[in-house]
Amino acid sequence: MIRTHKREQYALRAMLELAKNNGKGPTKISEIAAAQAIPLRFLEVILSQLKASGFVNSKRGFYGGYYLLRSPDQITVGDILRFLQGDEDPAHRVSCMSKAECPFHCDCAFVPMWKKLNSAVFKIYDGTTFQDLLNNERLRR
Amino acid sequence: MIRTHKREQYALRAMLELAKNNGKGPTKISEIAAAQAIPLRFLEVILSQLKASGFVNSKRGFYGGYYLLRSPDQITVGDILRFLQGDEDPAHRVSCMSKAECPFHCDCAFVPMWKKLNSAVFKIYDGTTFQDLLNNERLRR
DNA sequence: AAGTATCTCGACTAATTAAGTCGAGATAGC
DNA sequence: GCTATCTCGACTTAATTAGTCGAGATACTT
Repeated sequence: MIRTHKREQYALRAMLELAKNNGKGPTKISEIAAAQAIPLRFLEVILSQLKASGFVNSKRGFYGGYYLLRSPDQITVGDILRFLQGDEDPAHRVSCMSKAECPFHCDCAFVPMWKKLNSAVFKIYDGTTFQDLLNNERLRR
Repeated sequence: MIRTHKREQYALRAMLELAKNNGKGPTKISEIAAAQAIPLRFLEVILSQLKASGFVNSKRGFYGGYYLLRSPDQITVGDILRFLQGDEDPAHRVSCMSKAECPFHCDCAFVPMWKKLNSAVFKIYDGTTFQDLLNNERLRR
């Protein structure tokens, strides 16, 4: 119902891992993959895509890897998911609100509900920073 | 991101159509399909599945069709989506919260966020009755 | 300068899920 | 008995997502 794709899960987990290592220099893809149980080759694809988001950067070579460009409390889950979605039209994020999909051109009885849903969901995504997630991990111990 | 499947869309639309005709006797699958632009044969499948939900019933023969078993204000979108999901474990409705999918056995930093999300979304689904949707349609004119 | 560990890039394949179709049977009314 | 409808299960196709691969570029080490 509110299913995120593996791709998104992996991206969020990778970001969390980078947040964990923030300030300690680049983290290798292979380390992230191991720590978060993500298929290495797939993660390569995902991370290199994430570079375009402006939240992470990378470095090649022996001491290479990925690192954050902002502190974890300045990056939200919403930032990442929005970026991955890629669609400039926010309406497309919710069912039936893209003209392509709705046979009634988005003019149907369900629209108000989809709108409410969209804003409720993003209120949560945008209100969750990676620092918050790090804090959750800490509490867990 | 919050994509409902066509199947779910169709189910909701079909229910709305039945709500519209509530009290006027059974509505034929073919009428519903035409009114809501749903592939007929697919809708057959969906409606016959919905019978098991207890919210609709059907009648065969010449004056046959589908009809609601409760008034539209007694059926919510949440009722239908929950039923279609079919999973007894509510956790499964949200990413990463099913043990099968989460490599960390649902014990990771994201869990609190997924929980918040789940309850926010269902608050909206459960708070939307088909009567509400009918009222939306009326407003639209 | 050579070597090696890393990221990079684009194309490719595999796996999974969702969407949709079909034919033959059952039932209700005329 | 005829016809319009729902019923049931299996089947097919289409779409999307997940994952892999090989060859190249770069940065550090010695």
